[in-house]
Amino acid sequence: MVTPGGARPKLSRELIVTKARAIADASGLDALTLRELAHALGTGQASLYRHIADRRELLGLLVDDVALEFPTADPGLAPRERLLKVWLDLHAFLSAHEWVAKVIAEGEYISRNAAPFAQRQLDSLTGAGLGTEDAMRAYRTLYNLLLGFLLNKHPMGHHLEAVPPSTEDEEFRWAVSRFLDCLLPGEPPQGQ
Amino acid sequence: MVTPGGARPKLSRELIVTKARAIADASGLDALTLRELAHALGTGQASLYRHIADRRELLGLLVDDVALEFPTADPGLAPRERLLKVWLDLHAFLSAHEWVAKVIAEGEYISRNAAPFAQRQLDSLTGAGLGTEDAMRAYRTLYNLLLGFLLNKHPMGHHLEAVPPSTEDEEFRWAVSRFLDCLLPGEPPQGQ
DNA sequence: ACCTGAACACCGTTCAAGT
DNA sequence: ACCTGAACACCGTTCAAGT
Repeated sequence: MVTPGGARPKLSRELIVTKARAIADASGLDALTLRELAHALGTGQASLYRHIADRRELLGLLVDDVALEFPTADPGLAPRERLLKVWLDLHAFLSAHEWVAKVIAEGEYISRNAAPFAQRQLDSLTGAGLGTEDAMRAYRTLYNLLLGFLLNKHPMGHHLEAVPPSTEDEEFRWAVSRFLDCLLPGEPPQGQ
Repeated sequence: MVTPGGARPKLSRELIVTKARAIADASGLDALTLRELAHALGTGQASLYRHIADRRELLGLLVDDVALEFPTADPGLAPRERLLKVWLDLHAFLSAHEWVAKVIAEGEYISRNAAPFAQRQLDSLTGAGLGTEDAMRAYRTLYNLLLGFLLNKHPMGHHLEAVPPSTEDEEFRWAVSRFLDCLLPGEPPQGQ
């Protein structure tokens, strides 16, 4: 419950992260300045530094917060469909928060909260018949493929495109499908 | 020939781009400020604006300049090997200029000079048996895959890696190889 | 002891004054 | 007419002064 006119809730890391996410989602990464953030929280810029080390750390906290909402796979699906769905879900989710990919690209963050997601995908991949090393490589490939699609809004040479306009979403689905087709042993695609 | 003590060569777009690339290559994108650039050119900041519209345009010019050096394929190779080699070459080239991927990721640039490269890759892909639409999708996939590998230095969940340390180079080779294997019709990999 | 307004050292960009 | 030092409006970060 927000106290309307009286005392503000005490400033905290959580409060900062929540407000910062709201600003980034609404207005983009560039609009997320420490001045704007402090103002939106009704405090001074210097006060933020009692809870975060610097902007870099704040961005890391934001990514970590978003990572909590990464999709989980439907265990009822077959391996290939389960993998496909989860990566399409993640693509859709991160497309709705485009600042996340930018933060990952510009910094060197290690998101603790993304580890369970990674582990689940590795399990899916080994469960589909891959060795541990191939599973790791496949995971990194899928992740880097996703990052590339999220960041590259104007693929170079785009002005060559005479082809029917397919959405980024369709293109990502095509790419992941093709990759899974060749990656997973046995189990041919059999039209769908 | 640089005139040592006397008159400087007249400022030009070319001179600005050359010096800017040198700074970015040597010290990274953050070090490429208009102040530093002007200083390195022995002129004032305001003078730069007589040749470029703003920093954004400068970065676009830089990418365009780099694109002139994108690799060309060896026509003597078979389609699959030709494609593999050219994308590994491009990966190696852009790894040596890491600021390029960052510029592409943060801006929305359309590099005119990258168009011939794109066209050659499309030709290789159709030459390998793909339809025009699939060739376009394959090109975008390869390009986005490359961008993801260049930008993502710490793939999320990296602290899971118990697997033998493979270099980014090897991982990219693995990813492209696998993708080409499933993409190109006929012509099985047949061990190598 | 805890908080924070005001300052500091940057940045990209503009403008008015110099030649 | 062309060039550019100095200023402007920002930014992240720090510090000294307030409670």
